[in-house]
Amino acid sequence: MLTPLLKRIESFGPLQPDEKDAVANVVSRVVNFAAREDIIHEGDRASDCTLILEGYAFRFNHLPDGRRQITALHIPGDFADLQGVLLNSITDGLGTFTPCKVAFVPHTALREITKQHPYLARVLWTITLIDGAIQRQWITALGRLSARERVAHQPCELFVRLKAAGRVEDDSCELPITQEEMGDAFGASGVHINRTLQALRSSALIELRGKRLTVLDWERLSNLAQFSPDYLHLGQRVARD
Amino acid sequence: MLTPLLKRIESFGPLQPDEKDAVANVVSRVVNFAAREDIIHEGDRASDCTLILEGYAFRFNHLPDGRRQITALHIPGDFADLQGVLLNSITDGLGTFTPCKVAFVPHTALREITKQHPYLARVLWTITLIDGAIQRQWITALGRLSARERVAHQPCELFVRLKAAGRVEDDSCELPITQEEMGDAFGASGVHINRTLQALRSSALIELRGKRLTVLDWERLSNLAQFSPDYLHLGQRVARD
DNA sequence: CGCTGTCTTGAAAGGACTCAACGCCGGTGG
DNA sequence: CCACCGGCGTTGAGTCCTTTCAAGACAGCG
Repeated sequence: MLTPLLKRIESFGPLQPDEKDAVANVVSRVVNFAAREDIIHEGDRASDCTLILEGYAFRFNHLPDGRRQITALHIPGDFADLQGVLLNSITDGLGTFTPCKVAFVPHTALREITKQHPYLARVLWTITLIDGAIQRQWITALGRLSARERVAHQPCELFVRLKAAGRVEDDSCELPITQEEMGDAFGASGVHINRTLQALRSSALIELRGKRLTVLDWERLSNLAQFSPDYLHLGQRVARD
Repeated sequence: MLTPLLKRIESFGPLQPDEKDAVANVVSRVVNFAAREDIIHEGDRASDCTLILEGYAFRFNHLPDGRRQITALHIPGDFADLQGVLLNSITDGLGTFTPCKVAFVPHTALREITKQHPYLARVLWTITLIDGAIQRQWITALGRLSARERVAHQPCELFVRLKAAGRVEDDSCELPITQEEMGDAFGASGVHINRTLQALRSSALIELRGKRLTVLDWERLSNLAQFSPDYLHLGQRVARD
């Protein structure tokens, strides 16, 4: 089960035979997690990286007093915690929204690969750089957008990412997140998320039925959210020279 | 003038002779910027990385409607925009608070170095990972802390970073930022920053005189801010194996 | 069928923003 | 040397946004 790792890495550009071999030979374990389960606890010293194969996951931070902030949403194909490869301590946790199938790739294996194959090191670094760009956009959204704009923004981002992953059909995608969880992600209370979603629905911007989100008016939605997909760096290639 | 680059990289661990040579041979230009000047504009396609040698700088994002969010503060010794080395487009800008002396290191040189020296690639990747950890903490602060807690949090972070850089004396450090700018950084209006700072001062937590910040009661300040320095990964070393 | 978690709604309180005005200070030019 | 100017910090009042608390409706599941 290493095809996913290979696929993810090759999305940044074709590999040479020896690089391909190296990636293919990385031993990884595939593990299943239930919904609402922690994959990594804050403060853990993990020995493996997590590649999401199936399901929705999220990174989070707890404040000492218990408040929680979700700092990233992860969809299939995402490397969720490359930090551990080089950093001694992990300062945030990783949890699941839905049942998830994840591949654990040992840090030692990734370190070895990057030592032997500079190009592969670049790919992983690039993933981290893109993660950073997305995080800065979240900072901007949290700091400068109103709750209504924020609640519009994150679906925009998720929608584009899912589309790139081929997981959008008829302008609709899965959104298996409770309103309380959205609150933790978008920096608002659950109750306020509820009211805000209602406003977006009654403006005919989105539809939310069961766990499915349908974008009814992309133009007005992305406008309201001041969303532009540049920061996602979709289609980014990694240079060899 | 490449000592700073060498110094920064060696802070993660000693270099081998050939690595040292490689870093030493990187040609970099040193350029001076005035206060409140843009070093990199959003959307630029820069050809060099920026290493801050002297002065305070910040990364920022503008929303289409003009609102601005500051996404990171940079102090001497910081690499401010490693993104450009591998990403095609730069989605945020870099500006100065004070007059700044910066070293521009060509992307091509950094790419070459990382191709030849896997360990150096790791160091740069590590810097990016730490940046990411700091950004996630900002996300948490913006999403879950009240304005008062946030206004306490950022000085905590800055203070610890400056201390690590040897720029704190008698519990006080430079803070050459207007209240309006703090607003853009902490996700609040300038007026509210003013009132909040007054509250912190009248609680005898901090003192703010001219452009100098003095921490009067670290215990209570960091407590209020729910601050813990783990996420800064100070003293992080980079493994060779 | 009953339970539990989630969504929904209302009312009241608190936090943060905007607008506008004023004082202070350093810098500039006369 | 003084008057003026502009940027920054400070204040007040009113409004809007968001939260909290609490209760009820709803739906999925055992």
